[in-house]
Amino acid sequence: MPEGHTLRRLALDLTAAFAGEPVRVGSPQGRFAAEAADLDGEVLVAAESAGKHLFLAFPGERFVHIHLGLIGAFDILPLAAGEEAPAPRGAVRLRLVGRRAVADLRGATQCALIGAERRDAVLAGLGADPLRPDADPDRAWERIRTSKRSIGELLMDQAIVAGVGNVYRAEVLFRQRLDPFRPGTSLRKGQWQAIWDDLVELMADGVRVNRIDTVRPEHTPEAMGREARVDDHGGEVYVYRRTGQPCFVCGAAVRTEPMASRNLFWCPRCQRRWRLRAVR
DNA sequence: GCGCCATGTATAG
DNA sequence: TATACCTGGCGCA
Repeated sequence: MPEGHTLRRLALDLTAAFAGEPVRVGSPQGRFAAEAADLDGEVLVAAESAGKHLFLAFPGERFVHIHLGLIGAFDILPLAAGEEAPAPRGAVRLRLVGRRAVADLRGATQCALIGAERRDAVLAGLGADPLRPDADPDRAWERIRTSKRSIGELLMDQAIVAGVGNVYRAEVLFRQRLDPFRPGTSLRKGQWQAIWDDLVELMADGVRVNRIDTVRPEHTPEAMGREARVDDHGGEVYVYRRTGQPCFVCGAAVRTEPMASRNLFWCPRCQRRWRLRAVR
């Protein structure tokens, strides 16, 4: 269940494990069998990520375009020298086997063999990616400052900001003390810049530790003498999935409400309603 | 063992 | 707005 940091981590790990040498490409499940047969035995040039998209580059401007969706996973298993790859478990749509590792793709919403044109079209449709040094946050700002949609929705729009998902959305708005319901038109440039700078830092950190950690040093379990968070996500967060629990900063109960068909989480006190503050 | 939900998106209606 | 995708972790029996 990936946000942009997961895909960048995956691209780095896949490149390290397979790039530069021929790979066996297969589709044990069968749904990618014809394409896999075309690529089987070819050299994997590199794996790259953009937003939540992943591209496996093969010679001749051919790319495997992968999107994990909500439940997809691409697992990399190291192989000892001469070790056989294990039998596939479950519905493996795509399997890569190299000398040093085997990687299995399951549950992805997208797995297709495409050309450079299609790849460029996907890239062109993506907004500013905080993980890319060449990202253009000013272009995202133009979209945001002229939109009546809420900042909580805008951050999830991949055509505006690429790679941010439900966890980073909730956490960055908490860290910036911004009401998720504020329309884009109500934000000031400096507030957007602060969101962007924070995302750049948080997501780069997410790639390093392969986890979403957003809690500042002064609010860690050790610093506050509180229980560490224990769940399948692992990372320490302020509001994500903490409905009803006390905010680490002010003690108010964390709230949740659907926004853009996803559960939004926020602290009603730290992220005070912008309308109330704007009263003349 | 079963049902539910979830870091997401595309497509049908 | 609803549903397909079809995995994995959790709570509960």
